[in-house]
Amino acid sequence: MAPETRERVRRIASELEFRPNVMARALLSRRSFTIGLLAGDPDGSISMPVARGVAEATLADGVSVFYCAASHDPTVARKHVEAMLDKHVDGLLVVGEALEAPFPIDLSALALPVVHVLSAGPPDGIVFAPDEGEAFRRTLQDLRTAGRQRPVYLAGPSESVACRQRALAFRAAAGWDAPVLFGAVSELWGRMEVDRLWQSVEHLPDAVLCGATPIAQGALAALAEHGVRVPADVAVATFGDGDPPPHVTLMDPDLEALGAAAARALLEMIGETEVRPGRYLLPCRIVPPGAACNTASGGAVQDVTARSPGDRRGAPSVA
Amino acid sequence: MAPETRERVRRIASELEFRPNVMARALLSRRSFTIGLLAGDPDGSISMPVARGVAEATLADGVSVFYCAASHDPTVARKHVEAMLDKHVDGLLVVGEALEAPFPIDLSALALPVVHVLSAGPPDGIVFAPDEGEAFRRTLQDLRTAGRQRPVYLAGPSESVACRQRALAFRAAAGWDAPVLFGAVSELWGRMEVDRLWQSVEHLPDAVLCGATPIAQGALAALAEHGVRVPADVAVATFGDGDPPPHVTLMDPDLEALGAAAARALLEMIGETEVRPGRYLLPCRIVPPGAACNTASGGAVQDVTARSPGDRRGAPSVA
DNA sequence: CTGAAAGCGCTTACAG
DNA sequence: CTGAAAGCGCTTACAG
Repeated sequence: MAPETRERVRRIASELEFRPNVMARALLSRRSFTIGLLAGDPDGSISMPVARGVAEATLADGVSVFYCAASHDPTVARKHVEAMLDKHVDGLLVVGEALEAPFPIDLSALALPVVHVLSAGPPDGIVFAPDEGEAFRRTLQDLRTAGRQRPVYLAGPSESVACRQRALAFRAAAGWDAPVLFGAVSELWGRMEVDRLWQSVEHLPDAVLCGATPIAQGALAALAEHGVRVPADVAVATFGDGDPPPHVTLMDPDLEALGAAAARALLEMIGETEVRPGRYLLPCRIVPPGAACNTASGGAVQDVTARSPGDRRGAPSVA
Repeated sequence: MAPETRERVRRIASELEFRPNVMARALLSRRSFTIGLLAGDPDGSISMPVARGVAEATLADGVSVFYCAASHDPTVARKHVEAMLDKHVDGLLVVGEALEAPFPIDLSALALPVVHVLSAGPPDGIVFAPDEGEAFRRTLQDLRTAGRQRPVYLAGPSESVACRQRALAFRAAAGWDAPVLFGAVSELWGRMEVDRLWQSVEHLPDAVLCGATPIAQGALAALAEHGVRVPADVAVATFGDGDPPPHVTLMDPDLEALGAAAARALLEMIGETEVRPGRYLLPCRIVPPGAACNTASGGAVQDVTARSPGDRRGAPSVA
């Protein structure tokens, strides 16, 4: 075909806003160019950022995602899975709340590619999760370099598997006798607990690590009330996404990057590429206080690209 | 066909887990049995519950939803709209943050059914939103019946269109001189503000209304510190979903029911049924303190069924 | 290299 | 009432 003819066809096609019919193509290729995201977190605080990363990674390939909020309800989850199978999704992304928490329904019998995110998954499953242990180790190392020797960890509710896991990760990094306090995810609890610490303890902590941002906000308020300067006298660090409070180190599980990496693994599986089963633990972003963080997770997403399961060089640690 | 043959076919079909191929059907019917949900709230705190209601309403019809998080970014939103058009969605649900806030991109030129939720939409658009004014009127009426005459409203951040709108709705219901305080959505702000009120004001309020649950939690803490009993001395009410704090009246915009109603309207439009343009304001759920609220929004969804735009009897108020 | 035919899995309208 | 044919919009393999 003559190049100018080709160009003319292209031009007229775009003038008419011609869109090749995906259903027709799907019928032939036996692919729907669609994946399902089954969210097991009731509020979407995890699956929402994950879904953003997933969309970012799949949009260019023309793959769209069905987001299904299943919460903890197995019946709802099953209905959604049925609907997705009816729609012939090419693969499934299962998003939970904690690496150790199994998903409410068993998905191992499904005859399609499945990738788990922050969810236990079957023994031979493919699981993506943030490496919280590494985040604590790195943060505590930085703190030690800055002369901080006595960290305390405000974990949040002990009822939450995710919080307990995170507390374990802290202990593994800080030592098994490191103080961990359980309570709630709330500003008031963080404030109350730090207030109590500064009233009663003789050896005051020189670093306060928190399981979630509201706790850190409360801690900051209490420290201010006690005339403690942050970070000059006491360092504060917290797990969380979004903007950290001022003067606080953020350990960001970088859920968007996690979602993007998991989606890429799923696309590879859909494309018949073998993906080795295992737990892919991706590094968290550590944002020191005052660091310009308006680049969002852009940089980190790049990092993960270089570490996608398909690329064995510099792959993330597989537990 | 003999009934027993019919039965045998059915049985074998289900034994083989036969699923009629949606793409083939879509190719013929020129429908994809898919709708798009374009979410303009950055954190999903609105679009997430809305999406649950949407899924609930569409699942039975075999319609699935593409959830697209566009945040406030017009570029991302446009990309998602492109992807949805490529996927030939049958209709679009646009979810914003406030009735008066226009969506970042113009969608009025789209040649497919569009329904707006908590988003301004074009003049001849179809818009669904919770009736916050009515919720305030009803709550304040209940409070007056209980002898409360001096409400104060802790609005949250004045930068948020949604918070300003809500504050206007409060003033419209409580009187234009009713006290409104702006600050943040946080426990600490609620606590601080109530603390300040109880230290300085001579005519103390006898009812504290809040724009969001964390504010109410802070208010409760401050009232407790001042030895004020709730609700015996002072009534507390707040906007929010999920479980309200104890002794607090909840004004729940019932976003699931809103999503379900909007989805039904969209399905009607897709099914060629005329839906009258306008603003459909759905009543909020008012949950008095101590009311068993583990029925979630089940009841309210029923209510809305009876008020869907297709059913003109008892239709919601159209502004 | 170009162009017509066959077929993906359904549904719908039309003969028998 | 039953059964075969045509066609939805593409792609892919195959003649010309």
